Order: sequence, then structure tokens, then C-alpha cells
Amino acid sequence: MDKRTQIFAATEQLIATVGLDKVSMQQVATQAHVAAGTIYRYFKDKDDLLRQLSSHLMMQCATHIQQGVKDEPTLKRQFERLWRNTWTMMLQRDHLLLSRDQFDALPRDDQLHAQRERDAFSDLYQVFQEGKQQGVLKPLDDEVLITLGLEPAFCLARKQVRGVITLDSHAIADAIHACWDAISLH
Amino acid sequence: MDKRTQIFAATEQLIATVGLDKVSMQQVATQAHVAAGTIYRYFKDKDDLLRQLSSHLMMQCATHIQQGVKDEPTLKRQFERLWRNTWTMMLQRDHLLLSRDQFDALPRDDQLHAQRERDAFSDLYQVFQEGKQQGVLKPLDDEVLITLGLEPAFCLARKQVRGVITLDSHAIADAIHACWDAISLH
Amino acid sequence: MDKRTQIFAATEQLIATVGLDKVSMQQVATQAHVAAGTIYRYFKDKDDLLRQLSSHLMMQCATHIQQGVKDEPTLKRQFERLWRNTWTMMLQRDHLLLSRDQFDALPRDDQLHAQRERDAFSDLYQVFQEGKQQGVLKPLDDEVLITLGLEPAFCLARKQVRGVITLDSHAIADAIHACWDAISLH
Amino acid sequence: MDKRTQIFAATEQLIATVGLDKVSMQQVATQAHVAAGTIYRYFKDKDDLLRQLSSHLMMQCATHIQQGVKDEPTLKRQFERLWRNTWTMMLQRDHLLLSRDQFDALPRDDQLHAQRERDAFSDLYQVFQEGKQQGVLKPLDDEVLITLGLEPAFCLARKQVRGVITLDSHAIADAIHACWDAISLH
DNA sequence: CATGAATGAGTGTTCATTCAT
DNA sequence: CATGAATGAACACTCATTCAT
Repeated sequence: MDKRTQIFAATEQLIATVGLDKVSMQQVATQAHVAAGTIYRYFKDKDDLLRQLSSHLMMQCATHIQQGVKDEPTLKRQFERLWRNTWTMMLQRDHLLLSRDQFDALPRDDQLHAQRERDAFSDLYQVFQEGKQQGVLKPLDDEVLITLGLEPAFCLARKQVRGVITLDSHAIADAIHACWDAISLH
Repeated sequence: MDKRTQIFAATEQLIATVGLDKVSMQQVATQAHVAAGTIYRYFKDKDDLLRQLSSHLMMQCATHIQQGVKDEPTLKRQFERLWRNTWTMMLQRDHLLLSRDQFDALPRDDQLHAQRERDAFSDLYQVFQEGKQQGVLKPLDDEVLITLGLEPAFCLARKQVRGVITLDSHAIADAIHACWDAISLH
Repeated sequence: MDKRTQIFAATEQLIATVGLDKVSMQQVATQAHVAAGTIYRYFKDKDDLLRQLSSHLMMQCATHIQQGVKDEPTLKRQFERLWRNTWTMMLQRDHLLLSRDQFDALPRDDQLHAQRERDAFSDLYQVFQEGKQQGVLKPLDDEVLITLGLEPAFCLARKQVRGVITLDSHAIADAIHACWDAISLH
Repeated sequence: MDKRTQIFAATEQLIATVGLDKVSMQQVATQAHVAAGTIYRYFKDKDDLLRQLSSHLMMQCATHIQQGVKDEPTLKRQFERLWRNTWTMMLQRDHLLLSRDQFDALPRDDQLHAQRERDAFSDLYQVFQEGKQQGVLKPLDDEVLITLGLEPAFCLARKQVRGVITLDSHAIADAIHACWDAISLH
């Protein structure tokens, strides 16, 4: 495993453990079994490390969420798949997405970033756009539709991770159904 | 105005200006027209200050969100009121709630905190419980129902503040309608 | 003795010992029996400390060099006094003036600095200006005249300190005489 | 061009650009188109590099200052030549000689160094010794005589480079004349 | 009670030097 | 010989916290 990957892994783990803004470069170095100075061969500074990690994770996240969606036969099934992917991803990598807002708060080139994000989630956007074209989904703005349909998946998963709620598979099915009700025409 | 309140006000303002994790005790002291040491008469340490501020803000938030809800004639209208209150509160006090996750990340006595939160939002919980009893809302767990119905208000408002979306009053009405679809039986 | 003075003294001593650009803030703090952070209550940063010290020393230097000059009866005696003052000052505080160029190399507001320096050495400038008016000194630019008359005092003292030369009182008198020959009309 | 020379050239250039104590070995390596480790094949450490460069420059300096001196017909003309050579050298290679004290501050074997320096400047010493033998110059110690006669050339040139003074050719001739007055019998 | 000077451990970052390739 | 990735001690500077006044 190369040093860059080690550093990424160490940073990811530390963010999970102590929280994004408590992570020190020394900690990262120790965790990555690397000297402090070595980090600076791979990343300009701490900001650069965090920004690149954020990008990296966003891509992984996109991959996970959109996995297998295109294979689903119907739009509703595609939506369900997106929802379930979101849920499982959050449960697995909870630590990182707990810090989502902190990542968002990092200074970055927003113009560029927004474009990349859109590209990475193009399958997702496509599902919602098709839904509108077919008259299955409500004719709302893309972002609104996605927020209504999938954001609850994030929020519920977060609460599940924190132990506020404990959903079984029936409850999940119900939640998905409810979200579908929110976005579909009927 | 007593010192404790001054310190709260100063901290809140600084969080809005420079961001939660850039606030230093010295800055707070200066802004509050108080000596650095004085803060420690009222708060055990920085964490305690932030935790108490968080609690304080949560109460204000509860007040704002639940304002006038009981005066609404029907359950649907009560829900709509909750949703709109959430939306406007976020737009007004955006700076603080952008940092919601950072507040959440503060170490705290979760047991106690959860109880207090529940108490503060009792009107809100009551609306959803009544809705279930009357057979108007889906028979889901309280937390799930609230997440489905109101969390999109937080998320959409956040995006509005960030400039990702720009919703007019029609779009807001549509969003509320969609959330109602998510939680109501039909 | 107040902290500011302690820090000045410590810095001066360290410069003498290890050289201007090897001095670390930690060393200064230790030598001054002060915590590292304390320095920053009195000086904005390292540059500020060095610049203020430089100013401070320049003033002391001016005082020493011009001491008793006005009491001398004749212009030649005044010049001799300036020369001897320069010589003895260098021998006493050699360490600092060995670093003269390094001090000069510090970034500073040159406009302001040049003015202050001129003010501090006004007696010295006056001697040379009067000399020209009386037709005793050559009609050269002030700076040139001072360089010709007194810079050798600095250079010789430096060499004396370094052990390159060892001048007795006769040799010093000769050197002063030679410098007078350089600047006087004859 | 061999690596050793490349490294010398790179170091000299960097000192001129960024100043002696801001030069890093990595910069030198890059500028010299050489790997960082390679420098250590030719120089024991950074100090050694700088010390050797200093020696190297001293030799060049000697060459420049003594250039054409022997061709001058009279002692006074020889002196004038030395003075003018000093002046022009300083204006051309100002960057390096501005750092003269910093070079001097480098730890070195002074015994050996002093001898080498004397050898390199043998023509110069010879001029002054002959002057004394011929009864043209004052019977002072060599070092003193040289200091009185030539050090002002360094000092004035330095001030010229720094913009403190601006001497035209007449002023230079005057300065040379004054220096001659300082060292010559009359 | 209130103050604010003082502390010192901790931060992000640099850089001379080494050594496996 | 030459390389350049890796090192880790050192740097300037910050800031939560304490305590004598």
C-alpha cells in the first residue's frame, strides 16, 4: 500500500474517532506509520489533505449509492435501490458522513466542486429526470425532489447509528414507501 | 444584562462570523467585554460553554418552531405551520444551524440531553402523536415520522442559504405538500 | 525588571552568543526566564522583536557615540571624541555590532527608520555640517564625510575584537589623525 | 560543467535572490539540476558548502580588486586602481557582499583562512608595503593602512547599492582623494 | 467577584540529512 | 556515483486555562 493511501486511511479513521477538527497532522502521521514531514510530500497542507480526502470520499459515496441502480427494471425499483444503497452506506461508513457538514465547511473551489459532484451522481440525477418525464414523479426542481426522496435516508441512518432509533426491515420498507409518496404523483 | 448572557451572545455572534471551531476564548471575552478569566466563573471550560450554548439555542429553536402551532385549527394546518416555522428559522439563524453537526459532535450527557430535547419539543411530538391517533398520519415511529415530515425543511433551507436552490412561495407550498404526502395516510 | 526588558536582554545576549539568525524564540524565552507564549504579549512576532531590539540598540549606540561631544571646545576635538566613543562602544558591545549588517537586512519601514536614525544622530550630523560651514572640512556630502571619518573606527574596532589587529593608544591616535586627514581641508 | 561547479553557481544565485539564510539545500539542488543527496557527495554539510563558497568568492574578489594594479605606473595610481576596482566589484556583485558579515559568521578554521586570504591579496599588500618603504604612505600597520584606504570604498559602495547615497564620478574621485589623504604622508 | 498577565503543551509546517534503490 | 523519498527534530506561533492581584 502506498503512502498516499495510508495517509488517506489514517485520516479517515481519525476523523471517525476524534472528529474532523480535532485531527492533528501529528496524529495522522502516527496513525499512518509515517513521519510528519512525509505527509507534505503528498499534500500541500492540511487543507489540501482534507479537501482531497473529501473528494475521494464523495466519489466512493457516489459509487456506492448508484451501485446496481441501472439494472433495476422499473423507476420505483431504481428509487428503492438508491434509498437502500444510501442507508447501507451510511451504516457502514457512518463516522465520515456524520461529519458531512464539516466537510462542506472546508474552503474549496465551489464552481468546480459542484460540477464534479453532479457528474459523479449523474445516474442518480437521471433517475429523477426520467421519472419526471414519464409523469411518475412530481414536476419539482431536481434538487428538491432528491432532497425529499433521499435526504430522509441519510437522516434516518444517522439517527440509527446514534441509537436514537432502531429500524427493522419492515420499518425501512415503510420509510421508503413514505418517501416515494413524497415524490410521486398520485 | 448579566455576564452569562453577554458571554452567550458574544459566542453566538462569533460562531456566526468566524465559524464554530475558529472561536477562541479570548475572542469571546473581548466580544463580551469581559476578562478571559471571567468566562471560567460561569462555565467549567470551553466545552461546557459550547454545550450550554447549544442547549440554549435548542430551546430557542423549539420556541420558534412551535410558535403558534396550537392555534391552528386542523392537524394539516399545524403541520404546515411547523414546516414553515422551521424554514424561516433556518433562514434567519442560518449561521448557527449550519453548524448543527458540529454542535452534535460536542461530547455531552446524551441521556439527559435527549430527555430535555423531547420536553422542549413536546408540542411538536404531540401533533404527530395526535395525527396517528386520528388515523390521519401513517402509524410509524415518532422519530421516523418527524424525520420524514420536517427534516426536508431543514435540508431545503440549508440548500437555500447556500444558494444551491432558490425556492419561491409556490415551490415551498409544493414541498410542504410533498412532505405531507410522505407522512399522511391515503 | 519587567518582562519586556528581560526579553530584550535575553535576545541581545543570544545574538552575541549564537548569531542573529540562529536565535530561536524558545531560546529567547528560556534565557529570559519566561514562557514562549509570553514573548508574544510584548512583540507581534519574531520580526517585530528583532526590529524593536534593533531600534533600541541604535538609540543606545547614538547615545554612546555622541556622549560628551558637545562639551569639546574645538571641532577637531569633537571629531576625536566621536571617533573614540565609537571605538570604545564597539569594544564593549562588539557582539551586537558584528551583526550590524544582519540588523540592516531586517525588513523595516525604511522611510521612517532613516528619519529616526538621522534624529538620533543629530549631534553627529551637526558636527560635520558645522565643519563644512567653517571651511575646516571638505565640502562633501554628509554621508560620505561620515563614512570617511568614522567608518574606519567601526572597521578597526571589529578587527581588534576579532584579534586581527591589536592597537595601542598611539596607534589609535594615529588612526584618528589619519581619518582627520581624510575629511579635513589642507 | 561538473556538479561541484553547478552547485556553487546555484548557491551563489540563490543567495543573491533570496538571501543567505533563506537558502535551502533543496532549492540549491533544484537550481543546480542535481538531486538533494548529490550535494553531500561534494560537501560535508550545508556549513561546508557555504564555507567553501565563501572561499571561492573571496578568491574571485581578490582577482577583481587586484586586476590591472601592477600595470599602473605610480603608487598613487595603483591605489586608485585598487579603490575603483573595489567600488565596481561591489556594485556588480552587491548581493554577495551585502552578506559579507554573514559569511564571516560561518564557523571556520580561522588560522588557515587568514593565511589563504593574505596569499590571495598579496598584490594588494605589496602595494601598501612598497608605499611605506618609499616613504609615500604613513608608517602604520598594514591592516590599519588598508582599512583606512579601502574600507571606505566598501562602505560607500554598500550605501550606493542601498540607495542611501548616489555618487557621480566627481564624487568618487573626491572620495578616493580623501582616502589617499588618510594614508599618505604630507 | 473580576481581572488579564503568564503559562506551556500543542499546532501546522520546514528542512538538513540519510539511505535503500 | 546519483537519486529522491523518507525522516524527525526544530521552528514560529496559538490558545485554553490558571492564579496572584
